[in-house]
Amino acid sequence: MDCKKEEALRRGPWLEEEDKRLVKFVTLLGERRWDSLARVSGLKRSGKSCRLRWMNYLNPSLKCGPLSQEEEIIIFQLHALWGNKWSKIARRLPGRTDNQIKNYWRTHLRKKVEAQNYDKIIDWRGNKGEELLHKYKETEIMWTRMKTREYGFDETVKEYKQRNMENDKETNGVICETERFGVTNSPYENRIIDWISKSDANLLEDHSSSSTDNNININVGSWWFQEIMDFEEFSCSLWS
DNA sequence: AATGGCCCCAACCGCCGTTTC
DNA sequence: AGAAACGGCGGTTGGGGCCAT
Repeated sequence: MDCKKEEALRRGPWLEEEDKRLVKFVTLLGERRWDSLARVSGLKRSGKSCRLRWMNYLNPSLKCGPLSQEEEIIIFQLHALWGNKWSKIARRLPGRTDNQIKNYWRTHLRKKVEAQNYDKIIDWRGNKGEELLHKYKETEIMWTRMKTREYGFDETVKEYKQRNMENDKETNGVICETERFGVTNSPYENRIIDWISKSDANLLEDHSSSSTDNNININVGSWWFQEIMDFEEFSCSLWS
């Protein structure tokens, strides 16, 4: 009996056809009742497997591309604060998954942490830090809205484009289509990338003169980071 | 060209808290 | 109220790709 059951369920890498089918049924039925969805869809996968595939790969609100230095710093800080609370950290990085952050930590950041202590300092005080905090908050609000049921994804992207056209000609058009879904880079990513490129190019280096190319120094007690912490209550509904 | 080691990340596993019936 | 189903989370694994030898 169990053997039959196991035989019936596929494992391992997902095929393109399976992905398409999963997307179709999630669109139809929503992101819930994964076991039922798996059964109804005819996918020979467990509900858990379907959920994982959607959450970590197919969900159109996920960001593609490598983590930015800014995101890396946030991961550093939050990990110092919360430890291996990957999903909690992921909620602070819209468009990134817990799995993604966990993998990134294990393969990139852990070594850096092992190589040095957290008490080395990037000093974010001054206008640059303030600007960063502002951008962080702004984009987070945006993503909170994107995840809110009352806004359709497409509609919100339009809104985002319009915002950019009005507010910042240079950030307009940073929309990048993915192959499958016609999705954008997240506003968060685009804005941070844009901001970094437009800001003093050496901001990070300036404030971490003691760091090497391979090591980023972090001040866990940065004032702006504390503000982000205070801001948590307000933005905790990011994914809800 | 072959191969061994390493890195990266998608996918799985097992546990536990929450929801549903 | 309690059992079963479901969903979320953190840890682990396996395989593909890259690179040095």
